[in-house]
Amino acid sequence: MPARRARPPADPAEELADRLHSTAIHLLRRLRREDSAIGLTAPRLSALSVVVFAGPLALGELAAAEQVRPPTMTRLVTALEGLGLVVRRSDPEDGRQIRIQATPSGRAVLARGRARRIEALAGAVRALDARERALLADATDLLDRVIREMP
Amino acid sequence: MPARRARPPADPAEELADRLHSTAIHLLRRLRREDSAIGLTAPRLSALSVVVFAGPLALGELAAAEQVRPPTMTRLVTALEGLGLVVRRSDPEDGRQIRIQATPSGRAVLARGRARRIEALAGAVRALDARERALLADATDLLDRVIREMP
DNA sequence: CTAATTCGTTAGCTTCGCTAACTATATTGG
DNA sequence: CCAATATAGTTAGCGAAGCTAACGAATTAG
Repeated sequence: MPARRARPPADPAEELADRLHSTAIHLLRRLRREDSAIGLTAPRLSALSVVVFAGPLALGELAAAEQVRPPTMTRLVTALEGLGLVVRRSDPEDGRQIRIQATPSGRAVLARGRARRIEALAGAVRALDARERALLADATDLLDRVIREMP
Repeated sequence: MPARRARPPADPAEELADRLHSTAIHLLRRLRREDSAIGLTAPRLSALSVVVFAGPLALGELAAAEQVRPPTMTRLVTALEGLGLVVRRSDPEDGRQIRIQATPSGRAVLARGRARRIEALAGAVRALDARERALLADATDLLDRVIREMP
């Protein structure tokens, strides 16, 4: 939602929460427009990134890391597998679990330009000065912590 | 995705962009879980907020403000209208346009506790100290500007 | 050895986002 | 003044993400 705000809410915490919410929505909507370039949606890209950097892991672990329910992650992994970016392997120690692992192609997609979707934002970020980038980095750290500690 | 990052990407701008992206995804996913409490999804709440604070406006204007295509906004407005939070009125000056206006109920929903969805985040934000809140506020301002100026 | 738990999947639902195509109203040009 | 064009909103139809509920397979407990 736009910055115009006739009369701000009484509670500054609610005001800030509202703006964080809006900004997150608008950022993702803007980035969604880049999707067609690489063919990876936001949730898929995010999940692939975890698999690439956090090594092989079970579907449940991946779902927990991404804060999503298992059926949702099943569908994401199936899609990534269909794109050849990830493989399912059975866990030799526990027949119920699967090990999800990135393929060379999956690593390449992430490495090569960090995916178009992010490129658009990275370009905009590059135009900022060092102080502004530091501000965003600190805020992201803080917000990540806040999110994880939410009840 | 989690904070663990085996080897950070070469470009700091890409690294930051990637983290902003992830954080936005995780914030919205976490807030989505509060939806059932009030029955307002993120896009609906965001649109309602604009209508309440930016007065009556045309569908196209609302779509532009929310950075969404007109058909998407048509569906959002129809949903909000069905919930009695908003009304469509015909524009007396231009028969093609409609004026979208919040109902007292719509204002009340937004006013009363700022909607549950936001409440969860507001509670977490309330636990921060003033310096941390200022950091988030500044970062949000900056990021909003960055998003709007993206090509 | 049965019973209970855990893991992943399937099925089915809602919502959001888009493009393409349509209707209705306004505007403009010959 | 009327035909042609442009603009505003809607409808139809698609793909994707999220959820819960229910289920099969494998493991652990009693």
